[in-house]
Amino acid sequence: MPELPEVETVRRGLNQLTLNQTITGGDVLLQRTIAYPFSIEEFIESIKKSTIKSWHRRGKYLLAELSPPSTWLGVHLRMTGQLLWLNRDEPLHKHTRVRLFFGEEQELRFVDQRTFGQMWYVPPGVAVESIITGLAKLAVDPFSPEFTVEYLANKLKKSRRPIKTALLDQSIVAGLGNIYADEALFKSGILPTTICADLQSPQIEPLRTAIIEVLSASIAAGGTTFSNFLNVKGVNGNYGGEAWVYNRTGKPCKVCGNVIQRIKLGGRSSHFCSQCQK
DNA sequence: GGTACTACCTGGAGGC
DNA sequence: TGCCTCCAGGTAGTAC
Repeated sequence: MPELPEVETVRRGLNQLTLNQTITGGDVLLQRTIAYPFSIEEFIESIKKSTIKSWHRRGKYLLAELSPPSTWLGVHLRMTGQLLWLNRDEPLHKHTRVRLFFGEEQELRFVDQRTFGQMWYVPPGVAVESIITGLAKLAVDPFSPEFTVEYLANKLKKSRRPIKTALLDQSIVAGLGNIYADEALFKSGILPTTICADLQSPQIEPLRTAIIEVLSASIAAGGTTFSNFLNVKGVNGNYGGEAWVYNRTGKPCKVCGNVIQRIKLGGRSSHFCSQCQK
């Protein structure tokens, strides 16, 4: 599942491969992948002749800054989306949803098994947040200076939700998903069921540090291999072997040997060690 | 406003 | 072997 490290890995790859490349055409194989504009013909016509100036990331959203100025291409990979930089003669995968052509030889291909991924074209003179509405609700990025202990404490102090549920809320921490929320809670020794308002002040700083550390480690390794994540060159990440608790139900804790447990919180699986996390 | 729940969707795993 | 059911999960929408 692409979370912040995977999206960041994709962004870096795209910045290496696609800058100053001009979109010469495209093909939309699944209409609902295009969230805006509502007509796929308008999407293709709008984006044609655009040049990619740079790729940015906000939470799990990828934003391509285009030329003509003030136009943007937004991409969210959701659960199974992949952006692949390929030769145009590469055989089409059955889950190919959108193709953006760059001349006669190259294309940026959006492959998405579960079809949750989306793309937006933001026309000139329109606020990006008004088209990609999810951006308006995004919290600060974990790597930004604003992600302080005080910020996190303020966000959590009044909530009666379990901390795991809160960490998945993109209006509290942008970019965190199920995998890294479990890992960060393990590293900070906090049970996922702990009610946010019941967290003690000394627990907030280790939690903030753990969030940054697990995300940084995964980015450094090129993203996780827990799922079918591939970078833009189609290469799998390297982080999978280092998971402390995620997807290790029934296996011994790497620290104390206690059995890793799995429960459901907010409809999502949570993995934890009841010995190491209190 | 805060929280919980559901739908969206496909393919793999497991049970029979 | 084939069919069926369950599960995975990010986000938006809805209900309370």
